[in-house]
Amino acid sequence: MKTADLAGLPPGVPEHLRDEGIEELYPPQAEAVEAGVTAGESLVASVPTASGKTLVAELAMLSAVERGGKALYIVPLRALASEKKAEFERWEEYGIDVGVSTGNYDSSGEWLASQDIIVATSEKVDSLVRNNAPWVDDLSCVVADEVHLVDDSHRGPTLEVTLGKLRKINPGLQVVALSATVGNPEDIAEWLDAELVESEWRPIDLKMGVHYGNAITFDDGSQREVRVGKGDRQTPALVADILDDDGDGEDDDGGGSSLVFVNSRRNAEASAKRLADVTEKRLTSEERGELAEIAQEIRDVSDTETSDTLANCVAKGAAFHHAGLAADHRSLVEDAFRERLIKVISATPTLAAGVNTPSRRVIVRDWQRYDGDFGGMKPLDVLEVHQMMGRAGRPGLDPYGEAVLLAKNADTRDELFERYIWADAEPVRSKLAAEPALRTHLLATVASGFAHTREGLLEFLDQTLYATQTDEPGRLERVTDNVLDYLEANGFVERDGDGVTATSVGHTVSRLYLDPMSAAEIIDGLRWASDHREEKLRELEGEADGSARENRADAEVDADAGFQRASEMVPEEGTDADGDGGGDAESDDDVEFETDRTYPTALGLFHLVCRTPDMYQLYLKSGDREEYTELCYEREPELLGNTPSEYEDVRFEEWLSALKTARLLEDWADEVDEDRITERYGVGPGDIRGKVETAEWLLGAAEQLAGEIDASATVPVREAKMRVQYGVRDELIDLAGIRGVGRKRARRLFEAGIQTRADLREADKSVVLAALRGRRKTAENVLEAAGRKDPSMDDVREADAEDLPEATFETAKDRREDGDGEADDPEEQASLGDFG
DNA sequence: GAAATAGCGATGTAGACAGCATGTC
DNA sequence: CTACATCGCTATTTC
Repeated sequence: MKTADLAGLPPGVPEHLRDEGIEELYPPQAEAVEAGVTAGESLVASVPTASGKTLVAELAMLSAVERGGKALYIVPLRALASEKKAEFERWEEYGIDVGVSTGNYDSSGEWLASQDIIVATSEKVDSLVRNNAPWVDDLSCVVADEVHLVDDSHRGPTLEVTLGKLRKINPGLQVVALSATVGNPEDIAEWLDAELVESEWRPIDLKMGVHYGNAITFDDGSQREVRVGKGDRQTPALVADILDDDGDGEDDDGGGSSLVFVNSRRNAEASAKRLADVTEKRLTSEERGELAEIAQEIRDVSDTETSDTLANCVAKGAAFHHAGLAADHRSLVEDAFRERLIKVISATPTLAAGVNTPSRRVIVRDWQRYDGDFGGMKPLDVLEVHQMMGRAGRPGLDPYGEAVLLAKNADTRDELFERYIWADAEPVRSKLAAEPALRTHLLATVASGFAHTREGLLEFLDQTLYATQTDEPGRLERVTDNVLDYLEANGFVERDGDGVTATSVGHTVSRLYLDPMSAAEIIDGLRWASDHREEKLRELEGEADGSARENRADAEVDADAGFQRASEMVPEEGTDADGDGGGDAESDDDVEFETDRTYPTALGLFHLVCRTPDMYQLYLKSGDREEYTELCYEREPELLGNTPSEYEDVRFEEWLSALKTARLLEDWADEVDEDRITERYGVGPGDIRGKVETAEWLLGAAEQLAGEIDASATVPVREAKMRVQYGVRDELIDLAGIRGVGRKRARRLFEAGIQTRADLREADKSVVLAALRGRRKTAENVLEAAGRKDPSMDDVREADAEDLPEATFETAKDRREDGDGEADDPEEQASLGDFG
């Protein structure tokens, strides 16, 4: 089918496609059009990755808009939301407006209402539906990307329920579900009342094979010799082989890139280091230069060991990729790989699920992964391996893609062929009938008025994929009753016979997008705090008066390690004597200010949110158990709730891992350097940001819950939230709230005697300039953001900075210690709020 | 005698959505 | 109930 023949699209679109070189639809796309995607028909497309699914979605959305409708594109990851948005923006010249809505990147509701295509994550859509976003009623077309993820036990039910709700709100809704090739696409089609297009077709051929001994055996029977020297590893040999292969006749690209999938972060890093030796030898001097620049950018993202290791690899043309990387690291690596500067990436599954990074050769090195519940190494799902292999073959660059599994012996080779190459992907199974999923979704369904009775809930659930699949009819009803009991017992719903209504707290919980169990934990903790306030305060005061004890037991350890605690950098007495009331750091011995210690403390609140099911906790390594048991007793008065007995193994263990996670947050909010934190907790920079982001969200929710049940805790909660948000001690909260001022600059300003925004408006400009390391543009921006009338630095002499020895000292030290993504340019410091 | 290497036990294990208010594309 | 690669260490061999 010719694109020129497509009917129902906005004028100019077929011509645009032709100009992009798309004159003929791919067979699956043509099938989709025949099935009526451009005429508003619902469709399930179960096709391989990179076979043009996105165009099917675009045709559906553009034709829907042309008919006067509005389209929603649901993605599983935030990173994909921005990728898709960028892709769809090429239609703007034909009058199509594109908007995005995700947790961290949002546009106002009114603005979205005016957009034609909206890209959002499934959770965000769920939340918008819960909160009755007005434009939801106007939708006429919904695309669900990667719909096979309904199989995911954690996030699948959200997609499933959300699609159900959207269809219920708008009975005529066109649903276009894009799926990888799965075992049972007909189930999905039946559930969505949609036509099914099923295809194995791909635009670039994919050869799948297994490497064993000195050759790869492919699924088409062909073989390719790849010799592995004695004592050498298979992976470097395969990477070198394809890098040296320029026999594709297409152009002089000097051979192809590889993606290597491994099963742990550590393996990804170790493998990348080894592969760097392979790639380094094959770089041109031009490439070396460009890679060196990228390596520097990587170092500028974060001053941590992970960052440094990555930069070293990248300089040599290799990289690793996993969730411990900061978002900026990831995109730098992905971009450089697409630009063919980085020749190989060793990655965990992040890359298979994330943004598009095609490669000439994909090597699935590890096909088993440790699984604690399983109790050992578990083979990956066929679907997952297929997703990885599907990354092989760069359109327009490679004659075909190659996906290679590794085997150490002939038996394994045969097993891999059976298990992954000849095998079809598993069927998708709904995970809806599990208590954690239903807890959230039943409450939301009641709260947003989708159902008012138990019967109504069951009726709604009857429309889900789960219902079309189950062969155990009573199960959903049983779990529903358990969940309703739970919700009632915790005061989120009230029941009157068959009727179910959400309480005021229940509405809040649903709106805040909290797992009800998290909300219950937070509410219990806050209530406990207000019941035990006096007693605990006395305990805390007692300790504070008793001795000049160190605030934290490990301070000595830190000192041994040559680490200077943030608190030690704070001048003992404020630089100006008047005391701004902004709250000083808790100094240990005799205090000259009123001892109005806040309660609950930040650590107590961090611990509270860390023990909710919405927080992914750090887990205890060997030796941690002792360390954190001790810490637990020491900080016990701060924890909100009774510490479980040490003999309650599981509960106690969870309590400790929550404490460990809380401590990470406390370190962050005590201005401990990023590299210090990564080292101490064995995490990557991306993990810190992830934890901080989640904590920020949960504390925000806690703040609102506190307002609802017991306002006495709202202030401490808000303060704790702002401390994680900015990564600062309490005295810096005001300064760090200024745009362009993060934890580092706030601390420097504070040390220069500028403690508040008001100070900043009055302060001597040369002092500000010196505190900001002589960066005039930055200083101007900061002053302007602080609301100063005359931010210009033109009249300030550079030499003034030299008059301030303290600040000069700071500059040198900061150069060494900066770990916060500060680049040496005027726009250097991102506000700590905008991760990701 | 220093350095390479083999052997051994301890160790640790993928991923990532969401509120709200604001600022930004 | 289940694994396995890596790391840091020591014992042993090698030049």
